[in-house]
This record gives sequence, structure tokens and C-alpha cells, in this order.
Amino acid sequence: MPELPEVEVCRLGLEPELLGAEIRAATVRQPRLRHELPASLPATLAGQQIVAVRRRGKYLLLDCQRGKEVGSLIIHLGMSGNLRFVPLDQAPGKHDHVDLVFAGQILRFADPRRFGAVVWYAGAQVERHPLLAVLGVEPLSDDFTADWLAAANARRSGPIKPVLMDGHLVVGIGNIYASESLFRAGISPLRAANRISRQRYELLVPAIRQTLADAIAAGGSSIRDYVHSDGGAGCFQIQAGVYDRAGQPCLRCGGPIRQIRQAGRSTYYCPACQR
DNA sequence: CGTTACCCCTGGAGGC
DNA sequence: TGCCTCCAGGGGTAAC
Repeated sequence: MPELPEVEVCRLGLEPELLGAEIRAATVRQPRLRHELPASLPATLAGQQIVAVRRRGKYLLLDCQRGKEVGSLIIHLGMSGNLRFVPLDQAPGKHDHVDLVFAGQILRFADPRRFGAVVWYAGAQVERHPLLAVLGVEPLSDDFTADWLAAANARRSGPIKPVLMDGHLVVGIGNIYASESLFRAGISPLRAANRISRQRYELLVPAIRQTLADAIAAGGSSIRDYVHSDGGAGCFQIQAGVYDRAGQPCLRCGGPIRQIRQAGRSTYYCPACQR
């Protein structure tokens, strides 16, 4: 479900509610997520004040403080996770695994497939956590340039699409936006990463930036009192040029969109427009 | 080192 | 109605 734009929209929705708020209590109903939650987590979280709401790749970071002690709650939504605010008395559903209880509401983490994660990092530099330390550059930062990407891919002979999805290189680009960005740049998802010219990387990098930024803008415009990661029927997918459009006409040339499988994931592209 | 296959898990869709 | 298969926006690990 969530790629970088969805997580960023989630962060934008959380920030005004959580900044400065105190976690009164925490409830864990299902500790078996991607990483098993320690039994001590509720006690660790109780009394923490949230001092920052950040994002790194597809991870949400809630920086916390309790007296002199600092730490961060690392949250990943996996494929099917979502966070929403619910009333204090709302009964939990089947897949509502973790609650953060605040004075007037509960922030509830639900995740049917349990690929998501809730991890505590004790200390001031959460970036040093093993999950975060290995992450690549932020695609919306100044570090993400055509020069850098071309150099990073100089020895990669595999197809570009799975490379874009490798978070050790560049974070946040998931299966939808990898296809969408390549369509926007006119580059075939099958093209070897090291056989893309510098000039075409000059197209690809802005295409990725624009695709992600557009999605954030589309999602950010509909934030309310909850954090929606429901992209399925939501605003994110409406503008898809190729994703999930197999057999339908290309919006640029009218030819049929093709669906293939790369590294176990579906890829969509226009064989006429993308070379 | 780069690349791929498989696995984690549940639910929805579609075929029979 | 049930059962089966396949698919799903992520990512870690093992193996080639």
C-alpha cells in the first residue's frame, strides 16, 4: 500500500496531532509483526512526549522524550498497514495490533498482513538503527541527482525497474511509482541500468521527483482527522499512467499498456513510448 | 558484488 | 456455497 508519498501524507496528517502530545499508555494485541515487539514496549512508551514526527524512506519516526531519556518509535506500514485516530472507547478490530493512547484519542496501527513494523530505538540518533543505517538517498533531496544515479548504476547490468525499487540505493520508490516514473521519463523498465545514457538519467531523476511530489500533493489535499494510507480507491491511483492498466490504451500514444513480471513484481509500461 | 527466488501474512477476486 | 489458485503498493535472507 504505502510508498514514499503515502507515508509522507501519513506523516503530514500525524504531525499536527502528535507534536508535543504525550503517550499515556500503549497496547499491543499482536506482537508478531515483521519484527517481534518486546513485552516491555508499552512500559517504554508510557509517558513519552512526542517531539518530532519524521520520515525516512517508507519509515515513520516518532522522536520521543521522557525526562532525560530520548528515543524514537520506528513505524513501517508494510504492504497493508495503516494508522488512524479513533475515539478512546472504540473497540479494536481483528487486525488492530497496536494502540498509542493519548489524552483524547487513540492512534491505532492496523495491518492485516503483518508485514509492517513497530520498533523502538533507545537514544538520540535513530538514523543509526540497523533498519535505517542501510538506507539509500532520499529521492526528494538534493543528493538525488542524475550524476549520482548514473554513477551508482555504472556496474548494474540488470533492468532499471527493480534497481529503482532497491531501498539501499534510493528510498521510497515502490512498485507503483517505479512504473509511473519510468513511463514519465520514456524509459523501458527492461533497459539495463548501466545502458541508460546520462542524458536520459537527466530525464529520469526529475520524473521520479515529479511523480512522487504530485502524489504527495494529491494525497495531502485530502488529509483530515485521520491518516489515510488507503490508496486502493483513493486519490493516488486515479492519475496512474500505466500502473494496473494492462491492455488499456496508453495515455500518450493510444497503444496497449503491457504487463510483465520483474523480480517477482508486476511491471506496467508502454512498449511504444518507453525505450 | 549484483541479481533473483523465496518467504513472511491475510484477504479479495475469479475459476470450477 | 465451497475450494482452489493467483494476486496484492514491502523487505529480509539465502543462493546462484
